[in-house]
Amino acid sequence: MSEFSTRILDWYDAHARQLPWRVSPQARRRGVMPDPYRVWLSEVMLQQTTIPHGIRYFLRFTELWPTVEDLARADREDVMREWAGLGYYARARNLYACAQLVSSQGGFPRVASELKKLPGIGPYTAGAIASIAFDERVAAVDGNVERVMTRFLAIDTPLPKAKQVVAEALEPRLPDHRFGDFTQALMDLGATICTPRGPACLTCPLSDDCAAHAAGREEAFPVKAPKKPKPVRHGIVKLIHNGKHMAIERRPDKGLLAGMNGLPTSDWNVIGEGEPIPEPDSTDQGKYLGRVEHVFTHFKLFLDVYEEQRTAPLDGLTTPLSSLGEAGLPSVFAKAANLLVT
DNA sequence: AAGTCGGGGGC
DNA sequence: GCCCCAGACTT
Repeated sequence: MSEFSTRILDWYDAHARQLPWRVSPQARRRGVMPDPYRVWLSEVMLQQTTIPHGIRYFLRFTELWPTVEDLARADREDVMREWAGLGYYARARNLYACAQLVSSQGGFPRVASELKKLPGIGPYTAGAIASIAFDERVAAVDGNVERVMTRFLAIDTPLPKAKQVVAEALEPRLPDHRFGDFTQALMDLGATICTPRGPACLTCPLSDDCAAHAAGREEAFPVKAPKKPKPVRHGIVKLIHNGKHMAIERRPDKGLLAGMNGLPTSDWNVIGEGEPIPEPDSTDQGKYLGRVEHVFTHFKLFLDVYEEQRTAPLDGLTTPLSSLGEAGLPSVFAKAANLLVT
């Protein structure tokens, strides 16, 4: 057993975070194992998502669908609607597809190499599920682990290439048992001690041998490739309603916000550098309600919102104005719809 | 290797 | 404003 893993596991025994899908290190010693379904669901929900945000969705999903069989039997529309607001909607599509596969195969594969073949399960999530739920001897390298290890070893390879370097550095440092605890311990350490800014090296179990700490350069790691500026786009969206219902539409199965409900919208045109954003006016599009700003992963959007009140019945998909919050609208459209209420 | 794909919270 | 967050998938 390496000194490295012993220190981390000892620290974890005293400082493990308590989370709804977890089994404490004490309970694990008594032979209690976590539910693979809950581990999988939490891992997928937390991909690029903070715990305070994801945890609400986890509790809601497990309340609606306590088992993977329940989720597999659910209506796809219900799953997508419940995912609305969590982002990265391909995760929800893959989640549903994965539930169907797992349910038909009688359960989750128990090894990372097989888990990784399932939709929405990549290298990290496969390692996390395999180690946490089945105690396989595998590492799970997420953003926390990247930060801890690049600091500990002063790895100056820029991300994302450093991910492989970290994985290779971690392998010989794995413990000889408690693989699930080890995975969770590294993540807890990264989340609570070895934080992106202002790491708490004073209370870190690794600080004695940490290369970055020795050099006083903790925040210099991990090294990241420079990021590109986000282009700006502009479009308009219409709130078409009759006082009781509002027109919505199903977005295409590919591309941005795929498969989600949306509002009728124009194309979102790129605004060139230094180019002015078109002025809104209430003449032709309806009554101008205001402008909504929303930042996506790779562009920033300004959306002018217009209200068009109709007396004739609405055709196509609609949703009651009284319960817009339950319409399953992604955040950008929820922001726009809110201009009608407020 | 680079692009695509959401959203919220911290500072 | 910029950064980050239990990343995966496509090209």
